[in-house]
Amino acid sequence: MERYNPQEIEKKWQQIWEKDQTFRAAPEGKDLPKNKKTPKVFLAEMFPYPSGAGLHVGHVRNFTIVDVLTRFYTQQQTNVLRPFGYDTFGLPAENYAIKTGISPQSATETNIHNFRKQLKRLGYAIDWSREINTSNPDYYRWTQWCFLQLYKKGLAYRKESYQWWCPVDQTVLANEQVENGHCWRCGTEVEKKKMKQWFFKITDYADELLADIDQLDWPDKIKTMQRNWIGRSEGAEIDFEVVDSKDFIKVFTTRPDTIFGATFLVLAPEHPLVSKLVNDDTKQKVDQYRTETLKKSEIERQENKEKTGVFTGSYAINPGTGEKIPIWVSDYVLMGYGEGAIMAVPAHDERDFEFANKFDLPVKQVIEKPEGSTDSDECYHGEGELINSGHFNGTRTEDAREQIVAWLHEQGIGEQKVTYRMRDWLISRQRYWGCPIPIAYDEDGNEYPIPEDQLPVIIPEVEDYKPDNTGRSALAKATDWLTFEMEVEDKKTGKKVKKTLTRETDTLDGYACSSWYLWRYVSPHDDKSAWNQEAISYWAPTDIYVGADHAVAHLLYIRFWCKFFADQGLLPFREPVKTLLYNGYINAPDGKKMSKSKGNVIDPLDVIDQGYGADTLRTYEMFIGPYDMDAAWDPKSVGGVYRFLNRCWNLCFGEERNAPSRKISDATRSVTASDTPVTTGVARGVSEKEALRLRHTTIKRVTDDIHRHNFNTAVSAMMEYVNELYKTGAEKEDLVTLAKLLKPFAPHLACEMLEKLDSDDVWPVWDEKYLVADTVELVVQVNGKLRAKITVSVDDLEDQEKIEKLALAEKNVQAFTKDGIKKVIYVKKAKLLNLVA
RNA sequence: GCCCGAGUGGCGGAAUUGGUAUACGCGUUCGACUUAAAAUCGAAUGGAAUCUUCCAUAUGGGUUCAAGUCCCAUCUCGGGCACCA
Repeated sequence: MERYNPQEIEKKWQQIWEKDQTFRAAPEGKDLPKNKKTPKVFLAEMFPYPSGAGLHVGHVRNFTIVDVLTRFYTQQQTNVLRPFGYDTFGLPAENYAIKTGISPQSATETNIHNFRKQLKRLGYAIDWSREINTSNPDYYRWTQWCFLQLYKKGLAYRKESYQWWCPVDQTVLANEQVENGHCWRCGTEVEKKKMKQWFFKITDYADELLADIDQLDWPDKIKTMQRNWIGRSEGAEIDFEVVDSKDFIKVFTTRPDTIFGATFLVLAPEHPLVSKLVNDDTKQKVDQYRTETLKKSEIERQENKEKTGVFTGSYAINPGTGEKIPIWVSDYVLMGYGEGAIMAVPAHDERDFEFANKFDLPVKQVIEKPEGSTDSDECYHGEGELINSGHFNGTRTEDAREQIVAWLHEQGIGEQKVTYRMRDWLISRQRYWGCPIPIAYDEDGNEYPIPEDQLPVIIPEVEDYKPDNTGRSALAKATDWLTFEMEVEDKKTGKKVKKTLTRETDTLDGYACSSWYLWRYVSPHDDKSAWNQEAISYWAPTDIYVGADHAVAHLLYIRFWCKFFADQGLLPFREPVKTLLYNGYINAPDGKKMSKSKGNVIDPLDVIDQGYGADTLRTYEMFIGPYDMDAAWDPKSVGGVYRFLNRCWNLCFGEERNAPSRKISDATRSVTASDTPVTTGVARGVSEKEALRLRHTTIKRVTDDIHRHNFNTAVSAMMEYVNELYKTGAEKEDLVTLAKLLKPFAPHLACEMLEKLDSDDVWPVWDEKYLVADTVELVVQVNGKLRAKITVSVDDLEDQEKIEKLALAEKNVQAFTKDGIKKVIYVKKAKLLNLVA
């Protein structure tokens, strides 16, 4: 008998798939073979950054989930689109270029080549005719086009502001890319730097992005994170008049009901009015405070939570009480949120209370603390009845919120307001290896978008990839590229004139490139549009999207672009991803994160080359545990999965004279020793009905498990099937069924089996009538405790009286029901009888 | 601090709506084959007691005929947010 040799059969089938282009999707459902049904499924993994290190086991888990589903739906005769691409812009390639002088273009090409080779060795059912690469000019041409659409609608704009700056990577970062005050890439502590930067106005869609979360079939974890990130607060905007001035200070508060308790105002250090509020006595101190705060890193601000601040010397009028209250400056108020100014109500807000304590400012209770509240006496932040609040005394705080805003509104100094924690998306990057922003400037700094027919703005080759010392990327060194002549409309005269312009040297955040790639997949070679309308309405939105990262950033941006392009009439849907699967990480055997420095990295290609093969690797990673949980690599368990596949092989390829087939004679058949393959132990024979039941139960279990994404238990079910077949012997139909069920997980082995069995791969369907056994084991409990198991025929399940009689005939049941039976509970569905004694 | 998850054998983990806890795999032990080992095949494997019972799903309560599953409290671990007014 031939032995299971993964090396040989995997190579064989990979060559066949390559030659036949097996996994090409039928374009827009056209040219579909007649036997193919019409439904489509569009699946994708989050495309990888092709690093020089090649695939790691985490990729394999992610891609195999998509592959199992791809093959499963394909076998179910669905028209499936499963493309692949590479997210190739980014710092690693650029840093590598700075170090070695090898261009990012060429390093990327090498890495993609390597990735593609490795992906093919894993036997993935990828439609290779749709491979995309974000740094290919044919692709980024359309990224630039997307930018221009946003620009035309005023959703891409430039503004000067303080931004997170990573001093090591020499670039600004989006809020989403700063983790605990550190750069998400290199871990360096970030700084604030004032710069003129490009933004996308994602905040225009804040409301819809929040509201539509409810309808997403996404993990709750991600949905909650997105809700928190958007951070909607309802409240009011209130104007406070500055004493002896015509200025008003706008504040945002979620608690307008506490306005009578506002005993001072606090402005953020960056607030534009601060310089007008100071006087000769306070100016120096305030200026000093402002400079110090700006220098302070975010880490320092977090570590030192003790309140700091200075008095401006000015006062405002509390519109509730009419009293004069002091205006302070403190860094606990953030310029980027609300109005950058607050009314401080120390009696009912812990932060304000702390500040008031430190600087000896008045504290005024305006809510009566209800009895039994565990809050401190001095600072109660719950609901209650208003006191010291003029004619609002006695009103419940919940009601007062609206009433007080209405009252302020009548006076023209207050209104309802919704504020979001989310800020606009900062997209400028001072880097070379990114998508150039298609904008140029004249000598006065006026912006000119590059016309769409002149795209792409190609990334020029340079000698030296280091950013220059002015904070500009290496693009600034490509002088031939940097300045050019273009016919533009003169801003004053409106006439067409030729002008010498300077290109923008910032490139787009890589997340911009990945915000639309799912739509490029539907028509990757279209040179007339970013995506073809007919193709997009057939394939998109993406039905199942699988990844393990980017809970807010990428998954929020892609939703934003989807809504924007839907508004432009370019997409016929408003959410890009129907179902999101968020898979867990694979850790080293010691449970720690795999990392090169710890030397605990498992290389998937090593696992294949050790002799296990791709099928074992794939099946193991599906068997390792629930797909959405982190898991630790266990080399011993890999061996267990290999043994399982070996047993599948042996069932099918056992020598002819020893083939594991049962004699089909009558209801109960036995297999004689000479019929039994050496490798499969002693077959003990089984009735035809039991054999059918086993087969159909397994089909149901595996099918349901894949639908529920319980890949680990799907593999278990197949293992049980094989174990059973080893005992009972297998008919050809069992082997065909096994091979079909196995194909999504171990496609090479399954194809080899199907070829030998001369079968197609159409996904099997179970028949309910075969799921029922002749006899079932019925559980007899007394007071909920298992006391006996009786075997009864299925027909008898209908006859409760008979069942009770049978149960009471059991010695053990009698022993526990000596004092009589008070109540009988019979659950037919659970095959359970509970006697209450 | 606030908001989510999760705690089941020696280990990874099963248990679809409350209904036989511990499927499947690893490990361990025994047996078969073998001169021997590996591989393979078969059997056993929660703990105690010993022939049929008791105790076990982080801990303590509760609801129920029946709880890993539902409710309350506590502990531990993981994740997210973190001066967002």
